[in-house]
Amino acid sequence: MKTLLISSINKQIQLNPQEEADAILAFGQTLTLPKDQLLYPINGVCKYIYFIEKGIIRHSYNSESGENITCDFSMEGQFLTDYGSFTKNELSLYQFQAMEEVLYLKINLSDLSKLYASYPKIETFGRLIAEQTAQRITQMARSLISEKAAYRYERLLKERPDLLQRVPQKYIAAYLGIKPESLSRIRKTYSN
Amino acid sequence: MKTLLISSINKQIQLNPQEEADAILAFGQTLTLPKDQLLYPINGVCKYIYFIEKGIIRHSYNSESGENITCDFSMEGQFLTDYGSFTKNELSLYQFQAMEEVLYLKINLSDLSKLYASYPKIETFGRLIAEQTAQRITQMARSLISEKAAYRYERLLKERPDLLQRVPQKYIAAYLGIKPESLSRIRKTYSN
DNA sequence: GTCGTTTCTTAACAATTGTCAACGTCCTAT
DNA sequence: ATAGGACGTTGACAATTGTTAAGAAACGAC
Repeated sequence: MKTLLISSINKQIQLNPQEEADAILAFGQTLTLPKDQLLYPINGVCKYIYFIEKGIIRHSYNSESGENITCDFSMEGQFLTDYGSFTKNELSLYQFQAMEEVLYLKINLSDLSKLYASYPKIETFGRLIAEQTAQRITQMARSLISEKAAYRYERLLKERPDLLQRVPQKYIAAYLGIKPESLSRIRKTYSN
Repeated sequence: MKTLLISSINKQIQLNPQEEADAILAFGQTLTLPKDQLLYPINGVCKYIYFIEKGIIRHSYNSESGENITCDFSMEGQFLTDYGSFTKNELSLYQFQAMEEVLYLKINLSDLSKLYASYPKIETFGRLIAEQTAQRITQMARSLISEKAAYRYERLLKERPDLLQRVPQKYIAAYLGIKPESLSRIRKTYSN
């Protein structure tokens, strides 16, 4: 019942009923991704922009040394795509894995382009989402570049306490830029 | 002579002469920022999107411990803003400093909004810029989260060798997430 | 040019994080 | 219920980076 999508969009722009209806139709119907499954296969193209209605998605990539590194989490109310792969139809370097069963909507490039062309307001919305994404990741990079792991963990505890309940700690560790053993050490220190 | 701006825009969308003229007028005339000066004062609002025609701009912010941390560099042909401050008219947490004399153009939110409203193509362009920014910073965060400083330096040498010639090493070090002394060590190892 | 300042390098030592190995716990399939 | 596997914790040691201090080199103002 795409109320979350509609309200997310309406927070940023004023939809009128006609545009609203189109947006909903273009996103299609709600899909389900079982726990641990990927949104699309490894070495596939990210053909959609996704909107998460429920659940948590883990973003990861394979480092040159072969490790799978968790670099972000997205949850209900957020949009999600690999812009590089989506816009240029190239192979995606990222994987998106459900940490819990995920309910989501998706829209492909051709449908989205039509929406953008028909409804300038929706393109404005697309721009705002990209701008906010850029802003969010800038803050993340800022944290990684100058803060210690212990401080990043402390801040995660305050700002997204739910994440620690819903995601295995090994993924949290990678997200913080450290190994699971280091996170254990930090947690130990922090509890004394 | 805004040829760089025009060609940058035309790489992504097809401008027609009318739109082109408007884009140029809205960006106003070329301005100069002397070496070491800031684009806007500390604790000011980032009221413009900037386009760099020539020179290098250093992005930095003040960490909680009071250090000024270099987090990015922008150079000729690139757009530049603090999206958070620009779109919401809030105080900017970032500073933009000229590493060399910089020639640039700028456009404020009200003029840009009018452009977006009048020319959907230009809003498309704005969206593309934001998407590419998001992509670029995502890669930067990826590097910071899982690569060692020595490897990041090695890669910078290959991918942006000019940067090392044009920017003091202490800023390069911060950009790599390490202290100047550590960069010296890495350079020493690397030269043997 | 010289002087004074800033930047870069080097070295010793400290703090942080990584690596490896062992162990306990939890979860799940059977 | 039990066995196997994944996950989290701990400890010893290694590698990396930070901190401090000192000196060398580069740069600007005069």
